Amino acid sequence: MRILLIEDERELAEALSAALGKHGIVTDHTMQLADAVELTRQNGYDAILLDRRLPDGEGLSFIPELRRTGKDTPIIVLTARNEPKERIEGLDLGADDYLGKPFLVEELMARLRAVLRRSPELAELKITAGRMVIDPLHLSVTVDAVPLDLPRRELLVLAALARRKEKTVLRSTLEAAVYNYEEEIQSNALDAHISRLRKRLIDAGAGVAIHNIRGVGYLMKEE
Amino acid sequence: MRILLIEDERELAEALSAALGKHGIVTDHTMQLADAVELTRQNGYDAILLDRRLPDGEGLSFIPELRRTGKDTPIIVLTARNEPKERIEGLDLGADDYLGKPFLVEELMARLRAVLRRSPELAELKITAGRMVIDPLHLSVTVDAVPLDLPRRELLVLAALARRKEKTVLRSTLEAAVYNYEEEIQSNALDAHISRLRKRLIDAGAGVAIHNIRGVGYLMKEE
DNA sequence: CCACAAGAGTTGCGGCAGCATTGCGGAGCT
DNA sequence: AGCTCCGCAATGCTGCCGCAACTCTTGTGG
Repeated sequence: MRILLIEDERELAEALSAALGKHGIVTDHTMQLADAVELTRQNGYDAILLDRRLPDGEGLSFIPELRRTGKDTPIIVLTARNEPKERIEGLDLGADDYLGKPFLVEELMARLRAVLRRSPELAELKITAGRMVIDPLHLSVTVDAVPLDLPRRELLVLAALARRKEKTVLRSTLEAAVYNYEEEIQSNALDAHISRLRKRLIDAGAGVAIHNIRGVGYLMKEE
Repeated sequence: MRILLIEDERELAEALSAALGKHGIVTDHTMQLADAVELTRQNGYDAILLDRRLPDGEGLSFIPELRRTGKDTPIIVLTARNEPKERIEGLDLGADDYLGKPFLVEELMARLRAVLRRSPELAELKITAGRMVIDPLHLSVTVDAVPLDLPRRELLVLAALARRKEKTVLRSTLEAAVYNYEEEIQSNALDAHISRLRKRLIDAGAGVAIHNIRGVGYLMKEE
């Protein structure tokens, strides 16, 4: 799960990013509208959190701009401008939800879940692979209904592979599923995750195997 | 157990909230209809207590509004308008019960229990886990039929975990089960509850264990 | 078919974030 | 007053995970 946060208050952005991270959500952050379109073009987010007052303009203007590129990514507007009239304005422009500041992170999470539930692409609320069932929204994995607890990062790798099982997943795609562009890694951390994950999957009898496609990425196969 | 109280008399609201709290019910409170729909969307209450005379309108109008969103949460109307004709009006609009002010808290509790008993979602009137039987409506726990008395908050944590035994429960879900949105906690109070609860469960030989899922939440397993 | 290089796999280490435990003191109940 | 509950914070502990060293695998060219 990956979202884009468009917000110019650095402190709020960092707090949000940390909080979302604990729910297994990877957050990319930009402070400017100018970058936002570019980012959505490259990355394909599951949702977008949008501030209204931004240094380079009114955030709402981003909504039609995004829709024009054919994307219907859910958008939640976060703003201090919370009069009924302003809410209506935002929703009519195509926002999926509208949340006044200040807000509780838990409220945001709940709304995010609600919005994603409606989104058809993520009807994969449960992913099954081999004997596993993965619930990425609640961060849980079971093997034959027995819960299997995995470290967060390994779980993210697993989910990314299982979501596209039987297909190769680019190495870069996997990295994107686990790290945002601020957390750079300069080692084989991903390989290490894969290695440890494989071991755990065997121990648990998960009924899947992770194959390597040299120079390209990885591939999950059911057995 | 979590309910929403829609009531504009602050004093009554606080008294009720306190009284319900002693019965292990977490109460969210709003004085306005305007917020109520919003709150139900995020929180999924087990029941709603509704006043008729509210600053922004007739409380009853909330009932069809809620039903239209597909929720059939039980609603109890609390009001000074207690003529037979008014009662009928309320019930016909879809309220599950109608209680004239003033009333005894005990009567309210009894009606609440009655209403909840009918609710299919809470057919889990008794939760069993290991050697325990938990009755969240009457706030009791027994181990092999021997009563075990637990502090209120620990009991709430226990019930929340037992209700979803063998599954991970998000940390935030547990917090929501124990605290309403006005009581914020800025410490590891939850961890402390877990710790003390664990000790008591061992002493009592409850036949369950609470495991931690690092960065995610907790998980109750039977032994 | 061998040599070699580059990518992939494995594993121990260490820093650190999140968790567990517990004493303290205020608040509320009897 | 004496009790329990429970939030708070100090302390110690655990395990995640980035890192890097080293080995193993695979593909290529001679």
